[in-house]
Amino acid sequence: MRKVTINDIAKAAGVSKTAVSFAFNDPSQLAQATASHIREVAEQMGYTPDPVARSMTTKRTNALGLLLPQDIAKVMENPFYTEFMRGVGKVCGQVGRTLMLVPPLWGSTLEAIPHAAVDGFIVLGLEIDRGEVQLMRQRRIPFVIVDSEALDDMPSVNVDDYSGAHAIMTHVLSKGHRHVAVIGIESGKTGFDQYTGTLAARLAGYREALAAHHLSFDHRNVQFVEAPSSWEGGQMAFERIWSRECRPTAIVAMSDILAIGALETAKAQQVSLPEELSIAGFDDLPEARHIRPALTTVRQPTEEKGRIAAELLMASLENHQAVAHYVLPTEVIIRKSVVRPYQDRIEQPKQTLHNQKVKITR
Amino acid sequence: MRKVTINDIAKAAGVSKTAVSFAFNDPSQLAQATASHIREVAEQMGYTPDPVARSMTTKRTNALGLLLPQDIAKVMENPFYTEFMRGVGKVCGQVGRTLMLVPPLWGSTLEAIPHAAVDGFIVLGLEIDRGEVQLMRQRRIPFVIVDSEALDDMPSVNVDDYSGAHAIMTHVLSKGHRHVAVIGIESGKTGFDQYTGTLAARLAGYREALAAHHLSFDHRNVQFVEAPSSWEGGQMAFERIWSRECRPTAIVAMSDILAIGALETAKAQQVSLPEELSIAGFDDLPEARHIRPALTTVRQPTEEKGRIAAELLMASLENHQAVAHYVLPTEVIIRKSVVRPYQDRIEQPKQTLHNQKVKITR
DNA sequence: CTGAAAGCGCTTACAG
DNA sequence: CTGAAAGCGCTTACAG
Repeated sequence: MRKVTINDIAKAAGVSKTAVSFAFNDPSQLAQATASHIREVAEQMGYTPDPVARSMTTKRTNALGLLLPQDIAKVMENPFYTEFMRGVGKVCGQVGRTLMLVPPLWGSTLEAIPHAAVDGFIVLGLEIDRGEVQLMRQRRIPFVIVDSEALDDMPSVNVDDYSGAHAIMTHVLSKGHRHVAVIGIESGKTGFDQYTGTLAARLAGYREALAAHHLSFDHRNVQFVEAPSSWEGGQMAFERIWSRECRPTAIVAMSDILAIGALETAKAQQVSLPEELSIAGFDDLPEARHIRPALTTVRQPTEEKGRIAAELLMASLENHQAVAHYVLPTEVIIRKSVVRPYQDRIEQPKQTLHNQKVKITR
Repeated sequence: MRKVTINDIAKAAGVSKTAVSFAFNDPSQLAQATASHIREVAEQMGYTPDPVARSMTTKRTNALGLLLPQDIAKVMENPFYTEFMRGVGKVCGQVGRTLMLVPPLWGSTLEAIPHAAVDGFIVLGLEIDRGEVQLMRQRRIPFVIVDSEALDDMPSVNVDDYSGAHAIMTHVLSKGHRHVAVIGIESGKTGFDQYTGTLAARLAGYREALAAHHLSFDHRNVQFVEAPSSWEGGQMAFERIWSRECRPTAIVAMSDILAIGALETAKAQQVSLPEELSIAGFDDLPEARHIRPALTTVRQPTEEKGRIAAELLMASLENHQAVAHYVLPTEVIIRKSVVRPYQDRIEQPKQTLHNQKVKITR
């Protein structure tokens, strides 16, 4: 019992394949009676056009691809991605498209791209200097770049990482911290001096803010450790930081998930937070509000980022012009995890706070 | 400048299409020199086999479909789904498949199925008595049913919902509660007496536990309200419950996300938890531990469920026999959100606790 | 309003 | 080891 095809229906209904095709795709081309007769026969025989055969001729799959920097399992652990996907999903629903999650295939993003049958890609958080972009161009598959440095001729959405990073580091320093550790997101590259895109922008923000207080990553009071952007990464990073002789009074993490991993590990080790150690993040995940102490961090409009990325992709699917670049704003969110360092408190109990232009929430 | 196809490469390399195809899919069929020559030419011209054309002949898309009961945006909001997807994603990574998220198309799951080019579906939380199953069978597309009543001849994975529900309700009642509200998950059906599958099993568990204390859904002390399984659903349900004249001392929600919505709304309205109102959930989402008071709930192995579902689907893709049915265990997790009712406490301060066989965690 | 035919870009027996 | 040819199941000018 083989699958029923358009030929079977054509025969059974006593019409041509063309007519059957029209009955499904453009009934107005047919007499009412013909169309409904065909649909009846199809219904009865359980026929429905084969999606891949259809894609073959129409050159469209009806699927949007989300090109991921990591395995699906890892991605789904990270609230940043799920929030991003909410935005993408919203658009998918509106335009009636399906979302294909495309992780590296056998460890290679480059492999994954040509194997995925999608109309276009949202490229998320990839270091795009390698062959991916070239490959997608050659294959003529539309894409939009998110959280990476895009060339002028490709649509992109980014966030004002520099300002966000600058502002949060400034906030930390203004509290009086002079021993700080930065947890960087591990990139594929050799070291943090090789950062590009988002990571480079955040790092530059931190660096400038430090410089304003005569500090730098070369300074012995400033520590930099790298870790994969995950809860476990935060844990590892904290442990590395805390095992050093000279412990910092504040940790600034490049992502909330890192900050949260570090914070919870610190708590589990009886470090009293935030008195003994201040921690700041980046992203403002939903959990940042719920954790105790509530996390002081930088908000970026993650869901909106997803929404805009999907809209940009749809736009480039529909007409092949008009390349837009979005840079979305960030905002420091002050909660409870960053306070004046303990030492400082005792010595200078009356020192007035610097006046920061930041929004205060609970 | 059209897309480069296998023909272009064949010509450029001076070989047949067959040879080009082999160079990519089975180089052992070719002389080494031929194969590498072809690959070089392909590389140079930026050729890579078209995935949909390939699917056309191989009858395989390399994508697993996840058939969703709601929009992607809604699904990604619900930690239950993301946890499930972690399990699925793990398997996808191992077998080198892609994951296609397939929400209802224009509101219809039935529409969505034939439009998705996937090798098979994981059908999640659908009321499967409608045409979906029939449709997938006709189209000969493999599937596995999760969280629904499956027929004997289709692979399925479920959880022991009945026991979990029975145990948590028994726990609540054993604390002395006699005024309880149940928040049900809104199904498409008319009322909760129409529940099937997971929902029916949970309801039956609650019902039996109530019966053991001479209570039932007809009893005026037992209230049942339905809401969509989301934070907002929990909020709505709480408001409805709390606006009644006779307020319950405990709420038992059919999912954690409902419980959390209700709990946070109650807190926002200055209801003092858990003294004034006990709340229990179902699922044991990660956030259940973090919320205050920490949520007493039923744990189900959600990620494992996803993993098993994906493995079952892979199995049925690889050989078309062997239908397995999994029923995974549940477990009551006692935290802080269910306590003896206030009233009761004052009147009978010394009453001993019932001895429950349950695991206690923080 | 309807149908015969070409074509989408591959893979895969089959023959040599 | 290599190639000519059929076929996968549709859609879409084109002709009538």
